[in-house]
Amino acid sequence: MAELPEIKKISSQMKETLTGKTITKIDVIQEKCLNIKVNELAKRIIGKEIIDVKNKGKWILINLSGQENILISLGMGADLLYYEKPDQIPEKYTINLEFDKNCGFTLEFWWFGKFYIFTSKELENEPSIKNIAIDALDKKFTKEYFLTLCKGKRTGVKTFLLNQEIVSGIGNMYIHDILFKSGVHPKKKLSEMPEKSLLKLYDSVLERLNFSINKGSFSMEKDFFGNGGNYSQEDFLVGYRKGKPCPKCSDIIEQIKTGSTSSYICPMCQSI
Amino acid sequence: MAELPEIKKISSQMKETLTGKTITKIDVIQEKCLNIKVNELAKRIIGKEIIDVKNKGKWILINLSGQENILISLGMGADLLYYEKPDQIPEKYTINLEFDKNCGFTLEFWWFGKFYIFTSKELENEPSIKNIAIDALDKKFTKEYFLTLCKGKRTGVKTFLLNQEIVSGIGNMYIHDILFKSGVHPKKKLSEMPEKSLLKLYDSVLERLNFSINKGSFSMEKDFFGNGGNYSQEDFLVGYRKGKPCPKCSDIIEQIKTGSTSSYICPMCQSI
DNA sequence: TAATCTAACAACGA
DNA sequence: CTCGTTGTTAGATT
Repeated sequence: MAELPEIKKISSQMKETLTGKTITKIDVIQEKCLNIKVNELAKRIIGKEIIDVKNKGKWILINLSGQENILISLGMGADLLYYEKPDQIPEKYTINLEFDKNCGFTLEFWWFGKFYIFTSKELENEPSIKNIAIDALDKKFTKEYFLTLCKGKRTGVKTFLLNQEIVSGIGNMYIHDILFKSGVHPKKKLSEMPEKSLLKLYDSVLERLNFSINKGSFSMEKDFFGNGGNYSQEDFLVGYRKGKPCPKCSDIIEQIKTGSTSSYICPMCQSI
Repeated sequence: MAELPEIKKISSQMKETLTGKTITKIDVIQEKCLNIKVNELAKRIIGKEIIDVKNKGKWILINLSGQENILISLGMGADLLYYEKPDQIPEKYTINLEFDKNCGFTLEFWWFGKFYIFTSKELENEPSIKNIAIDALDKKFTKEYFLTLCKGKRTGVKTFLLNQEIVSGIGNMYIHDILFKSGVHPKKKLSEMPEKSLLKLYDSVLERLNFSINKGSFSMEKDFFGNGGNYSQEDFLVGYRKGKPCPKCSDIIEQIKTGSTSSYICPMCQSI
């Protein structure tokens, strides 16, 4: 599933490509992903202009003229693809949104994708996103802010970083290397980490996410133009590398259970 | 979508919650999922009491008083949700069935769901379910029985396990890991598998399904009370993990076409 | 990327 | 070689 590097990439491509365009048509093959009836949806968005596209954690938020907003969740994987001309429209799609000048995008959900509409006022209280924290690449996610988030918390560091209401956008793919890079065990309690260690953790979050972004994000995820990134399997440091040597100390990387998720760690570099 | 772990969970929740309740009203938005006209359906079920709820393969079978039966197929994904009070009724639904005391359930289909009614006599010869085999978690699904099922079959192992007339309840979600765990390629012919390999396959079927059941079934699938289970996306071994390493040998997991469906395999562990 | 049915065709075995 | 059985594939379904 897409984490911050993938979501930031696709939402910024959408912003660049779609801003200023006017919605002329919507075609919905499967209504279950909507929050309202398709004809009401059409009435509310046709003729509206794209003002802005951004991400809210792992959600994509499209702001339209007339105080309307589209909220998209890619669920367990989805293709969100731009087309320049009608003859590029894929054969299969769940939703097709057309703009003036015949371009548009299709959205093909396979599992649990969502395409919601809310007025700007409704959006303020929408449960899906109202408690999502700022994301790890937000300017406001500073060292100082991070330290205040940590203050008084006794939970394990992995649970903490994956909690979307504390900081959003990190998932169980990039977390392994973030923890490895800062030399901390996933089950280490925040309360037992000295400030120096927390600051190193903060740096690792930004470093690992930006490393992927600079590589164009994960290779298996398609962007708005159908391309994968250049962050490949070999770019993981310890993530998914059970049995291989640690890149720092050459000890053997282990896969351990951490609650309901798995974690990949170097047992030498990440003692608890 | 719902396979045995999800179906067993929701049908047992329905049995526990609904037994003894009397149907007072039915509201059908999409008539295509019915086998008879909605007004005839209403005539036949209103006033009837829920006697029992169980699964028949992936189907849910509700036995009513007066020798009537409701047969539900969740198709390719559906929400089947209980509500305690009318103000909890979701905005969008395909069917709403109300009981005395104002509770009820709604059903919303994604693709190809069915809501059929049959008398107990009709049910005996109903093509939809009359040839469905016992399910993979049935006590009678023993090692010995499995070997007799395999005998003389020439088809590919994936086709075989997904054939609901041979053994029911397995679908295209858990199959990936069942085949991986037993080290067999989805296109491997049954006739080319030694008995030892078939026994390993049998064990993998039970192990993977019970693993999910013990975790409360798949997290993205809602149960009768709207809750997901704890079997998350990372609990898949190779399923849906294209591009990630095999948990056994670290080779890269591939997505391949197998007939009209996709399969996720480790090319090293699952040679043909 | 999730399910099932059917029709037409292909392959196999006696 | 022919026939009946079994297996495969593509298309449709809402």
